[in-house]
Amino acid sequence: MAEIVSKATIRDVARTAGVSVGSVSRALNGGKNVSARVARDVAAAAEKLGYQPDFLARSLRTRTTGMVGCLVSDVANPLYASIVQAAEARLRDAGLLMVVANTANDPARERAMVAAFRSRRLDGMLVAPGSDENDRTWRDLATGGSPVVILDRDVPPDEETPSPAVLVDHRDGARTATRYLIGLGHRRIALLTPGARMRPGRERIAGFKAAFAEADIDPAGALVCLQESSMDFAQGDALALLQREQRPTAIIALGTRILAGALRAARDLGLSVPNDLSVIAVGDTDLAAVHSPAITALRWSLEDVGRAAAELLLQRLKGNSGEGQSRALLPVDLVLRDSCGPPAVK
Amino acid sequence: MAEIVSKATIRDVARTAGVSVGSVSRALNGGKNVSARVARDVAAAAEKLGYQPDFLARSLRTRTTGMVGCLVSDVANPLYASIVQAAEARLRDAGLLMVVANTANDPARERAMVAAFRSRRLDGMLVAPGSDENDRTWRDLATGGSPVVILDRDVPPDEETPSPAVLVDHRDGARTATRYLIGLGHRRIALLTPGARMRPGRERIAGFKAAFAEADIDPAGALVCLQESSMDFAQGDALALLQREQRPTAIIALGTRILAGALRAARDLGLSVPNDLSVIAVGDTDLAAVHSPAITALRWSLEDVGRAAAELLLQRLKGNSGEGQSRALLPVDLVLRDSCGPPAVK
DNA sequence: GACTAAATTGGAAACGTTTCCAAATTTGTG
DNA sequence: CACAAATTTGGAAACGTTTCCAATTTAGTC
Repeated sequence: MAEIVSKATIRDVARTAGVSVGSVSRALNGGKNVSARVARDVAAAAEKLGYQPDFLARSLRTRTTGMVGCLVSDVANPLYASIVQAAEARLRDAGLLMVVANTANDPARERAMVAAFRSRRLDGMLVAPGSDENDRTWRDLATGGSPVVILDRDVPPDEETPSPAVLVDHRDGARTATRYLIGLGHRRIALLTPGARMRPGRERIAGFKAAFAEADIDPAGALVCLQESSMDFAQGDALALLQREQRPTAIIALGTRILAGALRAARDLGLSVPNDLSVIAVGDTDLAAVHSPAITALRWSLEDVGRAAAELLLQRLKGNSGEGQSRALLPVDLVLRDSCGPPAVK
Repeated sequence: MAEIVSKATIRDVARTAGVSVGSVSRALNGGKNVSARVARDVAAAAEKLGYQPDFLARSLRTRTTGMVGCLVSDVANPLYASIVQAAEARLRDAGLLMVVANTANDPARERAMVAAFRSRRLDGMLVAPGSDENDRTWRDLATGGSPVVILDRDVPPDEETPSPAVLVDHRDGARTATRYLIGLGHRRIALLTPGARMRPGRERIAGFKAAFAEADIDPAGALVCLQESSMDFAQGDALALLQREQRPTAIIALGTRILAGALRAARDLGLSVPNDLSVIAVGDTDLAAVHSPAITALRWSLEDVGRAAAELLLQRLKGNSGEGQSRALLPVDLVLRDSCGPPAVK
């Protein structure tokens, strides 16, 4: 006696319970306008048949799928993974499923996935576009109809109804970190960050420079090194940087790969941290926490980003399109550890 | 003149093209049994109206959603993140979307998500059950109808039609690592691993013990330390372990958190790696690669796991249920770095 | 108990596709 | 050119729900 693979339809339940399909639907969903007798019989019949409603059919009729999309460049990037994880947790609690897709920063794929989400009629989406200049993606997002929450990107200023967004205060974080280093006596500091095409990089650079400006220090000491996020490349770059005649006495490095590249380069050159070189990590990864010496780091809560994004989206899905916060700005803290000290050379 | 939010239906296209809806469907999909004239007119009409087919309606009719589920304990865990990423990439290339869900190793949630996937009629799923003993999950998976690919877990032996699985040869990896340490002269080695409830842990322990057995060494020197994957806990555990009177001269530690805990404990006790303590990481994380000294590590390709799983699932979805590989066993390599040496004390 | 209002119910029409079937057209063959 | 075969086409029936509407039952009031 094999298990039936849940072929029971609402019509079967109706027949078994001796009521109409409409009544079954009402009994199972709203529970409103249903007599006790019908409710009981329907419940019994559904139980007996092992009835599982078909979300597809329901979605077709109700125009809502109970699924939201999440579009980032790479879920395996720790900086995204925790965001995705936290967002999924919150959305699941609300009964929603999450569809993820990686864009690998390919604009074409980005737009294709937005279209795919739309075509599947997902109820909404969380998106971190790969580039702020990708106009077509932004246009697609704007003209979609379904709610979109932006993850740490600046939405173009000309949007008529700007999407809600969760932003991280990278500018303040970078300024704090730079201030701290300047306070220790550093005058030549390198900021290692991937391109300024996206908000986080732009904001960090702005904060970095602001700290120099407000300290009234020679701004030539603010070395902005743009680079891709590949570890080997970062290492080569960092090597070149640290071999300059006027090498920086401190480095602010993003994430895991670039930080790792910088640390390796320092090690290869025999520079000790923090004596010869101070290091601050942007993003509090396992690597920063566990490295010897432990790396002072800028930390913000990825979980909060994911949670806030999910919350904003849920709010929109509930129809509160106008009211409520539509921008969240999350703080960045400087976690002091053992990788910074006064510069050795004057 | 606002953009129409893609409200055009197949009926609109049919009207515009002056043909029947059936012809439109044929023209847009198969292209088979369609005259050149109709094909041209339909394409033109679809283009003009910006027609986007509704996957929901299509799914309802065709009984296939073009979506697959992915169920792991935590997508933010680097050991899963890359798997998910790679699987998504392969599935997307095949035109499928991926729904992810985290179970947090909660059996109830695990089963709920499997049910949710089923109810949404996802075409198939990739699953890493949280525990091999979770019979009810396994039963749910088996009686589902849609194809399931298991990620690095042993499927119960009593399955009539066992699901395909992607397995990693952790046993061989652990044996190789242990052999290597024994070859260096170590006789007391600790294996730090989370519980043996799941295949990877079980296999590693087996390989670990096998190496001792084949070397004909006192098996009492094989110290298996089960622990949860929390860093702090691991650190405390590692401290206790390294303070025993007969402390191990080498440690094999899983992942990022446990490895980090072990390294910190060693540092706190003033033990230098590799002089006082040899360390092998299980899983080649950023931490292992970048640590000073760089940590010798067991490496397997998470990307291959994800890719192979997606491949297996696609194969099943194409209907090749019988033929073809249904088990993939991926190799584990030992990456030699600077964290191992002969034991100091004899 | 009659009448009105409210609540419940059954039946059918959507939702937007794909696919079946029969009718109509084109193609092929002697 | 007639006839059969093959191809193309339109119309309608699914797919499994929810929801509208009218019909019916129940409750409420004088």
